[in-house]
Amino acid sequence: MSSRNKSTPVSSLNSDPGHLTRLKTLLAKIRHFENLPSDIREEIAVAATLRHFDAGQVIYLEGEPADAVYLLESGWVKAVRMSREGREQALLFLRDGEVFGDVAAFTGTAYPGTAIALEPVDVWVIPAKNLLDLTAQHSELAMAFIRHMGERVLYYVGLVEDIALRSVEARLANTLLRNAEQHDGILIVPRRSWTTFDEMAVRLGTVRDVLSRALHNLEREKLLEVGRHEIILLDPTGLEKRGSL
Amino acid sequence: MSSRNKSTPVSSLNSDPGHLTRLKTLLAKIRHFENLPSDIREEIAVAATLRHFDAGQVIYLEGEPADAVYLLESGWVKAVRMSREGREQALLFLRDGEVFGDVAAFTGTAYPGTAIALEPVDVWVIPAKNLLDLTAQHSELAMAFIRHMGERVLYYVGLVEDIALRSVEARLANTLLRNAEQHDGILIVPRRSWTTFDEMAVRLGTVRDVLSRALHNLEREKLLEVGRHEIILLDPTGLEKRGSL
DNA sequence: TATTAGACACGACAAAAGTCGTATACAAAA
DNA sequence: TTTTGTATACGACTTTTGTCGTGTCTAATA
Repeated sequence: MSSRNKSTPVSSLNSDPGHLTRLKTLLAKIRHFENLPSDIREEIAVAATLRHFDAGQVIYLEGEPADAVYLLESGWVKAVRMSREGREQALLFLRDGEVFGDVAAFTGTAYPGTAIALEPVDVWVIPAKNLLDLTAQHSELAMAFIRHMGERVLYYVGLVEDIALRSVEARLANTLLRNAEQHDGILIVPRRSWTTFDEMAVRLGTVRDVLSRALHNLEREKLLEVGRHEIILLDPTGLEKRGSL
Repeated sequence: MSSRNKSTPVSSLNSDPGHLTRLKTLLAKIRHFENLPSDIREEIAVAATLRHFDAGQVIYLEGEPADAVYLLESGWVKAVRMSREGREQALLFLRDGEVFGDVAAFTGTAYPGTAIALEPVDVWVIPAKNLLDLTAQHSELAMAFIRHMGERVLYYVGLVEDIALRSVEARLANTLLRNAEQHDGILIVPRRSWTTFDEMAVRLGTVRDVLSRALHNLEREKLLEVGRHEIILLDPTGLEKRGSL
């Protein structure tokens, strides 16, 4: 599935006025970067290039030198780590308005995981060199990245706790609750085309069979209902209880 | 064991000249902070207070608002996360020259884990407010923290991979190799007074019994030898093989 | 020297997670 | 409509991890 064909450079004409305003608009929607002064946003914008990736394409590979930082404009991306035996562990699921690739760029190392587009995706690519310079110059930008990376650390601490201390069932219950949306008063987790059991298993750090069992256990106990296009959370309170086991 | 008695404020006379040079010397030894200009180091130093903790004392608790950042001058500290059932997962083991508590201070949240002194410890305490101000003012300091937090993220990614994808035996082999020291041409992992099987188990995210089994398996296969005061790695190459299983 | 608390060994067992083979259902493509 | 590939179901089984009870050793202390 995951191929590494060349992505389509949609817009590399950095001076194009539409390009600039489009990226500045995106920056205004990104957590920690919303309040950057206009001139800094502009400097970022001129360094950035828009690229498109299709579903399944690799944006960057684990181990590659991190020479770019990515701003996700639309679509979902996952970052995964693979073991030698081929098992996958999801590190992050990213949606529009999220930044990735920054950590390795700032530490000057290789990307710690592989980034794969889960669906057609538009990303802005900023060369690491440019971003490092800008960050060293503008303390607002530096503080934004400090906060951003701080949140990443907190997220990973949570992930460690989840994997180390909780059962698959508990992790599943938590993940479902976190991704639920209100629809007509009931909680629903929408299933996108790429939300297969395999992907969900990777997300929880397990394999399909185990995930399937856990899901059907919860279904048997009337805590939820698995549909083809969504998972209906029948008993959020009950699920929350399971989440801490 | 872990009590929360008041720590001894050893030196709070910030203008004491010995105080200043002592902390500036420490800063010069801390990764990412070695090359800070003298005036910045001085500004940090005047805000800092030296404190002492005895073995087992809690430096801060998970969930407490993060209003200070710590620089570890001597001794070992661990940061752990506890589940409701009382199981512990180690997040970090920290030694002299390491910084901790910074992430939560910068994100303005609560500490994600509990910090406990494993032996008598001297730490410099910097109020979060002061450090935040200094970081916003001095881009060198900001970049230092960006790099520091970046390394933390990379560390946690590794920890996630370890816990999710590797067996206890593999994690054990890796941890031993990472903590080994050369003595007379042989690799030895020294056992400090607090390096009990229980602590080692927490470090690997498991329980004593399981750790004990793994250790004796490796011993039976002549890969290592468990002594009272050290673990001798007889076959580093063999251990490395185990480390990826 | 006698006592005691903590660290560790060991075997039996239980539970969770992972593996495998095979069967079925469905959707997209031919 | 038929074909084909992918997603999922399901039961049997293995391995790994976690739990429990009991017993031994040792170092510190009385």
